[in-house]
Amino acid sequence: MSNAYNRPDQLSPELRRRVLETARRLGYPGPDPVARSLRTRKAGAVGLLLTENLSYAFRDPAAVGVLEGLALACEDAGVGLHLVPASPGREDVAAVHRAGVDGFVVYSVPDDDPHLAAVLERPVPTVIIDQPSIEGIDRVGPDDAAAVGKLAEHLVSLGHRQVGVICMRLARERNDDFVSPARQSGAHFHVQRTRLEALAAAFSGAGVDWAGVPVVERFDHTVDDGASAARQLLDAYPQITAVICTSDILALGAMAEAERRGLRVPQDLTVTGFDGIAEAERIGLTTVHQPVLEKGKTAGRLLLSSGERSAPKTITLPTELRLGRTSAPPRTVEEPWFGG
Amino acid sequence: MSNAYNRPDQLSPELRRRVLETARRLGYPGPDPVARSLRTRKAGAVGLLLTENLSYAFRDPAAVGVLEGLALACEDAGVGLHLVPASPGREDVAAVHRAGVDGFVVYSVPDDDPHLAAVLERPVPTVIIDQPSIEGIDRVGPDDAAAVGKLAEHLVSLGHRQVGVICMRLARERNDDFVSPARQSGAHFHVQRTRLEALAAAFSGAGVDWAGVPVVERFDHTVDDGASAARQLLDAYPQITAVICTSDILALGAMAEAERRGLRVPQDLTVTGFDGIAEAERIGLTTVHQPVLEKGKTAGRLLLSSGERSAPKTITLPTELRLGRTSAPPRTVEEPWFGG
DNA sequence: ACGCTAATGGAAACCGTTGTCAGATTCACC
DNA sequence: GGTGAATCTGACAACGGTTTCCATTAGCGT
Repeated sequence: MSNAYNRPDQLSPELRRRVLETARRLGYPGPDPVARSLRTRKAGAVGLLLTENLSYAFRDPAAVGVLEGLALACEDAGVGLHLVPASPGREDVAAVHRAGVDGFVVYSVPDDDPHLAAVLERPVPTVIIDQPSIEGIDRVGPDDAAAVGKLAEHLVSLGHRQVGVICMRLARERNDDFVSPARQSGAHFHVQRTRLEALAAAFSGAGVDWAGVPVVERFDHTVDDGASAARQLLDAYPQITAVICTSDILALGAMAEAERRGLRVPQDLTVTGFDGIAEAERIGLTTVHQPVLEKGKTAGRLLLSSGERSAPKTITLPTELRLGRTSAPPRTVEEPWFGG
Repeated sequence: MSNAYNRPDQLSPELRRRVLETARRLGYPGPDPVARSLRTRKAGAVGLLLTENLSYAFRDPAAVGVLEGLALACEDAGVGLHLVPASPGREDVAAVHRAGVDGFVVYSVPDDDPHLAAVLERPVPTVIIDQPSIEGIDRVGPDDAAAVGKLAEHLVSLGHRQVGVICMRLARERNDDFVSPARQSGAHFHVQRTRLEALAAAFSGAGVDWAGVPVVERFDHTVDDGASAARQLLDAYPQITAVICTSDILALGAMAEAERRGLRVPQDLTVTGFDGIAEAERIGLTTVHQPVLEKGKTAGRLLLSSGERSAPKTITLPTELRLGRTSAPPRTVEEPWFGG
């Protein structure tokens, strides 16, 4: 029977025809995929563990790009992509245990998330994206720090000394407000922490006191949140000449807020983003572009080719500073160290 | 053993602790999800059959919205979402058979796609989105036709008689060119066909000869393709006063092409879209908004609640005409019936 | 007609879990 | 000490395929 479906060459066409015909007559719907998986020890799917906040992921074009790349890699290999339902509030790790998959990709998850721990307990290969490396686990990530450095250098060379930062959430607990230094250095979202650290290093290197640079955090990742963050930032620090956002979405919001205030970008205010999403490119945002599609694809391929390898791999993808029409010298040149 | 993991209340905490501790010591990774699925006859996942062209889906914010809604519904129910790898060229229906899922959602698939047929053969509940209804199958869809009618009416009342249309692909075979009437009426993508038919009906009703209205098709669904379609359209029919696009993405491209030509929107050219994606709203595009998130959510809930019902359901979601800053009366009023 | 080989069909083991059920053990209480 | 309830243990039969292995048969040469 099994042969009739899976190995047409192993039996006579006549018998095969008869078997299939009888099967149809009896209303047999074809081999059960679950039973097949059990026997063959192949689920034919890879699991994707996303942020515990799903909408967060789907609203961010950068995340969607990763998803697309991963889906493409899976499609190439003919395996399914299983989105694990990681519920926000409850620590519903059961979903991770219940997922019938041959491996996991973990993306955009805080490093203290119990779901991540549950994934690592499963006896299947795992690839993590944009996370701090974990002993023995494959990893794909951009060289964020390098690009951030170039961005900061760009702003410094333009003459900006009074800057403000808008970033995405740094931990699982909501904090729609200014960020303390402690929270910055203890951030559980690796990407955000890396970017902030790189900014701090670059500006400190240029003689700017990083402790004096205001950083505003937003839990949700929407254009509106970017706008409200910019409002909060500019209300408290009107002397700021450049708003650095850790994502393009937030930067779009900052642009909107600038317009609302009658500030011209870039003449009155410089705004920069991160990620290099299509819409940003369309409006000429100065940003750091990273190959999100490649990131997903690479992770997928890495996962699907594991088993052939033994030593865990780390792949670093290139990022690129893209100068747009939203960055220019500050509106007035102030004394470098004492402005305010 | 099973009890220790699944029914903590059936045995003493002490025993449970001991069992789990022993399990860990022996390196037991927890119950195998596949075997569990086989036994319980619940896969804990729903399958999603998307277009055979994955990038197509991920690049379209409207599709992503549906995906998000569906994912949210799944998350609520604690089940996974399994993206079925429907390979473009090859008729790799096997992936549908291999998917261990409790049901399927079918979205944006041409009505003659073999994957769709394969899904219908599987003995699990199915919900289809934006497709012509199929006997005995649940369905979720917008009342596209009504909204399209209102959009056409809006353009007619503004005075537009010389219009052109840019639409997404109508069949699985590529045709990046003008569309013949036969191809229009025989379109395999239900949504596109419905929209074209509704436009035809509305404009015919206003005395415009639909056979004389140029329709340009694009296989890929990108802003650039929208631009190239607009170029092709306006090169051949410079007298056109309004470009009607069957998606916002295409409309964004048409806007870009208009700008490239030095045409002011809406003074020189009216451009309209479809779907109501966020970016369209941001730039004030006149479009038809449909609740994409709700569409996905509804489909998910419908699927997950099936089994409780017997009669198949059809749910129609409301759409809404949103007037933006991209539609205005034509640049010159020409004689209604003989222009050109 | 006989023996050997190759092809083919069918039976049985196995994948790892859950659910059931009978029997053993413990414990409290009369 | 006996009884009953509560708890624990162990065995075993599905679930529905795949795979291995063996027996049968067909084909062929001598």
